[in-house]
Amino acid sequence: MLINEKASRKHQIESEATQMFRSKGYAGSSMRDLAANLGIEAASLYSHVKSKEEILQKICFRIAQNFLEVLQKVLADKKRPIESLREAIIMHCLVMTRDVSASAVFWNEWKHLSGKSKEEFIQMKTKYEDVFISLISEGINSGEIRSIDSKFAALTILSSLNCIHTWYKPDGNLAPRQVGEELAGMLLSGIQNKK
Amino acid sequence: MLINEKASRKHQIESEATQMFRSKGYAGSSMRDLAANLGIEAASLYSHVKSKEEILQKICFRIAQNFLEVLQKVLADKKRPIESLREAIIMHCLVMTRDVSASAVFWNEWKHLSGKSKEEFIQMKTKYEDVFISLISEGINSGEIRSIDSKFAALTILSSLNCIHTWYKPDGNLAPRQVGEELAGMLLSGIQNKK
DNA sequence: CCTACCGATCGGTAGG
DNA sequence: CCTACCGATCGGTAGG
Repeated sequence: MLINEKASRKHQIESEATQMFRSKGYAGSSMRDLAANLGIEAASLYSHVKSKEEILQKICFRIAQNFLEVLQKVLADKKRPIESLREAIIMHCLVMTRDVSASAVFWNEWKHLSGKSKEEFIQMKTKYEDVFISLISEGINSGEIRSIDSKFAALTILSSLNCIHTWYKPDGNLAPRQVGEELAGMLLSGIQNKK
Repeated sequence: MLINEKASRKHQIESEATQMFRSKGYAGSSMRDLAANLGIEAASLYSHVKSKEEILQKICFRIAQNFLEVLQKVLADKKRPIESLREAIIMHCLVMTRDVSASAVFWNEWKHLSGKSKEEFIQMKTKYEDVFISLISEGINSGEIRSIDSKFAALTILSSLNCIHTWYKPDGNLAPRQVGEELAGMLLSGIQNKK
C-alpha cells in the first residue's frame, strides 16, 4: 500500500529527527544529516515533510497532547488533591519514559518553534502547569499540604519530572511505574503536612 | 588603560553571548548576530576571542568552577551528611541565582563542546554529582536518610536545582537564600528518615 | 526519490 | 576595529 509506505517513511523521518534533535539540538541538526542517516538525499525529505520546523512541531505537539490527555483522565477521577497530584506525577513519568528522546526534545527544543505554533505550545504548557498549581492550592486549602508558594512548588516538581530524560535508562533497574512512584513519594513528602 | 579596555570588551562579548546562547541556543546563535548586538562587525570579534566555541567554554567552565569551589567549602565543614547536603543545596542555589543566564547555558549547551573540553567538562560534572551521591550514601549508612537508590535521589535533586533557571525571576518575591532553603527543605524531607 | 541548483548565511582569515 | 573575502554549509525548490 502506497499510503502506508508513505506514512511509515514519515514516521521514520520523525523518529530519526527526534534522536538527532535530542543529541545535537534542533539548530545543530541539518536536513542533510537527517537524510544521510536515512540513506536518502536531502531534497527527498521534502516529499514527506513541508519543512524542518514542521518536524519539530509534530514532536512537540504529540508529546504535549499526551501529557494533557493523561492529566484529564487523572482529574476525571476526582480524588482528593494530593492523591490526584500523586497520580498526575506517576502518569507524567509514564508518558516521559514511554518516549524519552521525544520528551527531551519537547522539553529542550520547543523554543525553536515560531509564530502561532510557539504561542499555541506555550498555551498548552501553561495550561498543564496551571493544573498542578491549582491542585497544590486546593491541597493547601484542605490542609493536606503545608503552607507553601504553590507556583514555586509546582514548578519545582515539574522540573524534577521533566529532567528524567537526563538520567533515565530504559534498561536500568527501575521500571517506569517504579520511577513514578518513587518520585511521587519523594516530591510529595516534601510538601505534605506532617500528621 | 588599553589592557582593561580589552578585558572589558571581552567581558561584554561573553556577557552578550550568554544571553543569546540562553534564548536561542549555541547552534542557533551566530557570530554576526552577536557582533550586531554589540554594535561591531563580526570579524572584529576575533581580535578578542579565538572562536565561537571558546566563548562557550569560558561560560561553562566558569560556572562549573563556581559549583566545585563552593562544594569544597561545604565539605570542609565536616558536618553530618544530611547537613552537608542541605548546605550544598543552598550553595548550589546561590551560585545559580547569582547568574541565571550563565547557569542555563552551563546546563543546556555544554553538549556543544567538543574534544578535550567536552571530556574535561563531563569529568567535572561527574565529580560534582558523585559528591552528592556519596553524601546520600553516607546519610543512609548513618540512618539519617531512608533506604533509597542514592544515585536516583542525587540526580533528582540536582535536576530540580538545575532547572531553577526556567522559573526563577531575580525580581520575584523570593530571595536567593530563601529559594535555597525552601528547596532544601522540600527535597530533603522527601528522603529523610521519619523520626 | 533523484539531480541540479538557488540565495542566504555560516565561522573564520588576510591585511590594514 | 574595519573592508573584503574565503570555502562550506544551510533550508528549500524545480523538474523529472
